Amino acid sequence: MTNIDTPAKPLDFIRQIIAEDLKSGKHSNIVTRFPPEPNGFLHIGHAKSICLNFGIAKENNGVCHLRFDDTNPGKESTEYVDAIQKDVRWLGFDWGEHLHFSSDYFDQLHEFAVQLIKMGKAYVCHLNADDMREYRGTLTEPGKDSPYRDRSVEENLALFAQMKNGELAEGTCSLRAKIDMTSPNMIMRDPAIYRIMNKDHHRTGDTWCIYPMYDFCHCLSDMIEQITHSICTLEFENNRAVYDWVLDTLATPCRPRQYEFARLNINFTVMSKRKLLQLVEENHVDGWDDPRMLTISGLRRRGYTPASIRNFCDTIGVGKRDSWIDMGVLENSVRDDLNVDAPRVMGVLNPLKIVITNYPEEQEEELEAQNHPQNPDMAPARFPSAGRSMLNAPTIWRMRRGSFSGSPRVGKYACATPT
RNA sequence: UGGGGGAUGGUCUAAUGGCAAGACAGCGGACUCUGACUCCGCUUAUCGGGGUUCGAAUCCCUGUCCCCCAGCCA
Repeated sequence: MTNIDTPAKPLDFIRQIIAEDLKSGKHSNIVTRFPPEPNGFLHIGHAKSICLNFGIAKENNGVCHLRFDDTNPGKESTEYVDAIQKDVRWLGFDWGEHLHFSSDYFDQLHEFAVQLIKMGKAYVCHLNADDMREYRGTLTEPGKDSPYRDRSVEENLALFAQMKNGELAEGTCSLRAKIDMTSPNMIMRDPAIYRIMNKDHHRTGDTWCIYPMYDFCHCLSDMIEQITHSICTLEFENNRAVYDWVLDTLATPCRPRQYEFARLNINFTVMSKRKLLQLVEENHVDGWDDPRMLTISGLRRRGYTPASIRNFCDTIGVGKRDSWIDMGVLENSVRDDLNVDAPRVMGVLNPLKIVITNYPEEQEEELEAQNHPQNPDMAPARFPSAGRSMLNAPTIWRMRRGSFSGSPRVGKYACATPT
């Protein structure tokens, strides 16, 4: 039931698009996905994406898939797969039956690649990495067609089969989409869609020695899973052209759309997986869950609650402009959440022994104080008091300097009886 | 420089041609046996220049600045 006095929170631009798609009948059910590559632990930036994707699904009675984008066996491992699942669950989200892996689709992806070759829309290119870069041109100069661009369908089919069968060495060639080497969008200059990698995959073992590239794999995985709204970060805006090209060229029955939002940045901290990995590998930190890092596991170890992280993601919003959030906003979200029901504890950080001379020498009593100003139901705090006690040193110092406002009150000082 | 995006207080986000709003930070005050919390009050913004309009953050033109793309990474 909606309270008429409290207008609903305005929808961000992605939720607006989804609301319109629902209203127009373009979609009747919403399917999103969170697609991490299992090459590291999740961090607070991923939490933003998780809250967005799972949140949207939940709000619209849809589903959100957890899909591991595992197309680069050189960097991925099951350790990360497990850690990521644990963190998403801990954050409070559930993918139900929809735990997927891009590697589940390797057969279908291979079929689509063959189909592209048969359509004359993909070719095996023997340019090495350096030459390919040379041929690609620059931001201001168009690229040149690869000398292998016009190979026959039969030749391409045979060559691609050789790639698949492990008859060609890593790096000797790649399968490329035949798009447009003069496109002003660099990504459209015949992007590689399959490369040879003689590496065991954490799930498929040594079944494959060719692996699909992101631009080819992601859109088709979305299509296979019937994703309606494929939400990613801004740096993939240029890639959307390839995303659309692949699905349009293959004329797939399902047509997901990609939307991009600004990734989360937090001042004075590192967020990139590459840098976090470096901190871990070079032992600058205690591991992925070092509380000094903004990984989900680090935040958990530091005492953050799932609700505080969800509230934080809700607070910062979703937009398209590059933004840098103050660390204080994150910290505020835990304090806010913890303040509600966290029991209070008294401690003396810099104890200074004192003797209260007009207090009976042997007397000792237990004082009681309200534990929570806004929650009187919470059990009261009890602490001992005696003639010989501990005072918090900075308190004394401040008292001497007279920086306390008003006159000192008995209860103002943190006291503790030495044992 | 070609292309793709973006510009609202110190920071983030609203306002979708009709009173520039909220959160965080900051400042002042109240309350306090947590310098916390809570409460009250305050400061601070539409990138610049033109135009359309009764009316522009919003629409048009123009300029400036910022981000992304030249991996067989994602």
